[in-house]
Amino acid sequence: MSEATPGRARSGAPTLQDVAREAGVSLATASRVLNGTARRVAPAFREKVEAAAEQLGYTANLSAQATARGSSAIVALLVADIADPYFGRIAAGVARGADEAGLMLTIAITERDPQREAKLVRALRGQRPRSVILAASRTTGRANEELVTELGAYTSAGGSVVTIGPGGGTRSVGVDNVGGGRALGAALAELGYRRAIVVAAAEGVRTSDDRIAGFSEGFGSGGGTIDEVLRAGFSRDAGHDAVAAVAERIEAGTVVVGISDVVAMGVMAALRERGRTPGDDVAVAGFDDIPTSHDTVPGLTTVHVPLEELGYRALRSSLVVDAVADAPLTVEVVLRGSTPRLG
Amino acid sequence: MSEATPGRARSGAPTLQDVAREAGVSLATASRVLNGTARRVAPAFREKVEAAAEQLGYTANLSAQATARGSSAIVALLVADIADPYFGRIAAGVARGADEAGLMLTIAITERDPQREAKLVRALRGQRPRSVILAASRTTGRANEELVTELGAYTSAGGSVVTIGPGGGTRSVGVDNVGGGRALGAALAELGYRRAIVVAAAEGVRTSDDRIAGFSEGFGSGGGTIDEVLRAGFSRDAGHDAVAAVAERIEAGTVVVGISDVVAMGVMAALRERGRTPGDDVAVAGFDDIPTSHDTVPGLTTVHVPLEELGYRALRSSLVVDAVADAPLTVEVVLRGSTPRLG
DNA sequence: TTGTAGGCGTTATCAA
DNA sequence: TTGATAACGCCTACAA
Repeated sequence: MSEATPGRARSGAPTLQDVAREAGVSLATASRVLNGTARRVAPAFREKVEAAAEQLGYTANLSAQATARGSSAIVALLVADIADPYFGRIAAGVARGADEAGLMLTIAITERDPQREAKLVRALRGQRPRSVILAASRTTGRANEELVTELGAYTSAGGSVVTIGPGGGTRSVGVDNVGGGRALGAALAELGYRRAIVVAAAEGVRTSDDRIAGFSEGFGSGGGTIDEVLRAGFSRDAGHDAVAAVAERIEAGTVVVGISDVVAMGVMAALRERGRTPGDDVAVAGFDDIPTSHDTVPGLTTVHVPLEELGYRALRSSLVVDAVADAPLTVEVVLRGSTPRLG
Repeated sequence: MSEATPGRARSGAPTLQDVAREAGVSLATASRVLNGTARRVAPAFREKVEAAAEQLGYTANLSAQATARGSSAIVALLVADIADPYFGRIAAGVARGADEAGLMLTIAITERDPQREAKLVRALRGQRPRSVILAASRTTGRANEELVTELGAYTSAGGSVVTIGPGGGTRSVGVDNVGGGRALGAALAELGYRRAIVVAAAEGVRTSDDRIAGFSEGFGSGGGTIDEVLRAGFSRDAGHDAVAAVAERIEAGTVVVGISDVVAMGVMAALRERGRTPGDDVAVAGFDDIPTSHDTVPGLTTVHVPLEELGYRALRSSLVVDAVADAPLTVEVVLRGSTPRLG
């Protein structure tokens, strides 16, 4: 009556012990055939162990494995908003890379809150992930010292950090935002545009700043000038609200440039609500080339950014020891109906 | 010379031992103040421990914690494609719920491959997550027995599974696809439409089947008939390609219903390429109400599905023991420009 | 080739 | 209230 429960009514998943017992071998042998690197197990034993594992539905306890090995098979990804197609596609690339490398992916959402960002990195650290990938747009300046501290603690404990976009101090993979902005500016100037309104994120957000800087340069040397830089954010609603206020006084022949396609979508919606017709009496351009930009009517002129590839590269880069600084991914302008040739 | 390395040049993150030593207390005490539930530690000791932890940048090793406690603070999410806004929004809801509950979220991508699905559940099991949430559209029938086996092994080991959508055997949260389809059908019939072409997924995919069944019922009792059901899939390209082949012979006054908004976007693109104008000489409707449907021109008539809420509820439901079967979330028809009143 | 045993970082039981 | 100490599930010298 006081015997241990036989079989595995014991609750919880079967352990390596269970498998070993079932197969009639030692723990070590079972470990070797199931999870070990050593090939040195007699076929007969090997088979018995495999059969037992199969029959019990055994799966190695990764937590136990991690504590024993001293390293986990996890990578962590931090994104601002997983519902945003921008981050969704990056995440897809990261996930693909993780899968290829046989790693689990844990994900955390910052909701664009720098406070949360630091907190989440700390929480993530608890998993002792092989690497963490930061895809939440960080600010320069500011008191993101907490973040830096957490990151420092993590890296000095052997962790590897890769930032997507301009990485303040960490390894990073990024796209050539300045170059993309410049190319977009040049292309629009070439189409005949001379005046632009930019709907951007707050000053200090590198991605935004770089795109503006590039655009300003390219547009300027083509003879155009930026009338105004509206400070909004990266969301559809931010773009919408920023433009709603000024829609009426936008002159024909002006191009409104969203800092991202998502923003540009909001811009177009706001313009339409005010009776303007994008691609007709006002031009609109974006940045990123999310799928929607292709399907919308008129098509949105934008700068194609290989987001999935970006995520994939970040993951790969995070797994290698020597920081071979990849060249930033090149981007290219995609002209569509939202910016018809002028005149 | 043979002493243990002093301080913490030891590599790796600081351990609870390090903290305890630094604070001059026992391991047990340090554990109690940092991770334990027990309030019973003298303030003086408590402070010393907290200071030491802070100074060392200590974070509990979740793996070790999990093996010791016998349970992890992880939930796993399985989605078909994280770049798809449909799954992205669900994931956002799940992530929010996980965050609220203080759980880490690990995510895996099935790429719509049933084979992978089973394999991934098995891999996920290794984490011994508190619960796993399935958002990859499962097929009925078919040899998804492997999946069922894995799921069985997981649940019988104490795990909890929640399926989003029709859950074959598992607990599930879902939307009323039949009701939504019915309402959409009725609304279109009321607008004067009498003929419809449905672009759906393969037969056997419950979400698709339910939506079609509901639509057929609602549209039929309004006097309409379904001319044809095209078998495509859930992607934009599937919708595009399916319709591209038949675009020319679609008569005016016909409404093309995509099984999801993403599909409907592809449908509209294909129609345009063939010289048709959605919302003018052909009507289009979708299902889900993703943000794009609102911003596109003409707006896409669709059935609003609260995806984020769905993910959130799935997470919550997965954490509670007694299966209080929530009523399926109600959905509602949103009429937009893509289906103008006929005649 | 196989098994024994000690260790990984925590938790939790039980004395003190 | 505090501190040894035995688990937890697994890996890996080391010995057999």
